Amino acid sequence: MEPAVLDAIASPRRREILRLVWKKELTAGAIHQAMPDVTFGAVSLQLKALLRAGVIEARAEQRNRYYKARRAALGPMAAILERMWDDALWKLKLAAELEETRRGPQRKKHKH
Amino acid sequence: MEPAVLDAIASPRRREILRLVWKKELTAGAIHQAMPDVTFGAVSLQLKALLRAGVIEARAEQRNRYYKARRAALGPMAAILERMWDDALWKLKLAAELEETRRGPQRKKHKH
DNA sequence: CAGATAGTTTAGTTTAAACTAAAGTATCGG
DNA sequence: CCGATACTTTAGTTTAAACTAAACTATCTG
Repeated sequence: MEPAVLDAIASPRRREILRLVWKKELTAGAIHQAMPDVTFGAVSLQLKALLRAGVIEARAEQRNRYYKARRAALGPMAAILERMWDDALWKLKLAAELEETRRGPQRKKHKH
Repeated sequence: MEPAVLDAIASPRRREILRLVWKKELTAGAIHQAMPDVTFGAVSLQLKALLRAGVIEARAEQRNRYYKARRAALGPMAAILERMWDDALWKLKLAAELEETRRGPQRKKHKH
């Protein structure tokens, strides 16, 4: 496992993308449709970041670009992520986390 | 493993602190001495973040505060971190990463 | 109790990550 | 070759993380 993997999975957004392409490959457009709160450009940049880290790979076919996880590159981290996603408790927490991000991440911490 | 663990280990600085208190407990001061490029306050804030995430614990003794890793809270992540730190290649990469942070993290990415 | 030591907290600043809008590239269908 | 589709890239903005300086709390020492 490369050091860059930890950086790649540090962001909830990138973890969500990774989850989407975990077992089936998806086009950039399909990934974007699954996260309608951000622009296509933003998704594309995160895909680029994931590619740089080596945790996903891309395949061009006609006008589309298909992305899928490179589970081998994640090494033992793959099992941790899978357990996270399968765990019901995790599912709830992830949902809350994403909901919060959508509505206003600025109220997340800090009371000052 | 709690979701907060991934956030906690996302930062190289926090990973370094975690490594320092991995097998022996250290005072806040000793941890700060090991990272002379930042202020004591900055270290204290990161310790607080690690505490909130539950990955370290603190013990007060006289004027000192002793910190140590809560390896159990890290679950399978503990093994990954240990392998990282034992791996010679990782050691080199970590050194480069820290060196870069010390000298000027602003030149890390982006070419524009 | 005064001063020193050990650490935390606060308020404000700097840096970096994530994002948007818009321009750019490539491929296809007519 | 034109317009549509699918996506990437760029330039600039917003948001959040990390940091600093300084004030603060607590404990010990004479």
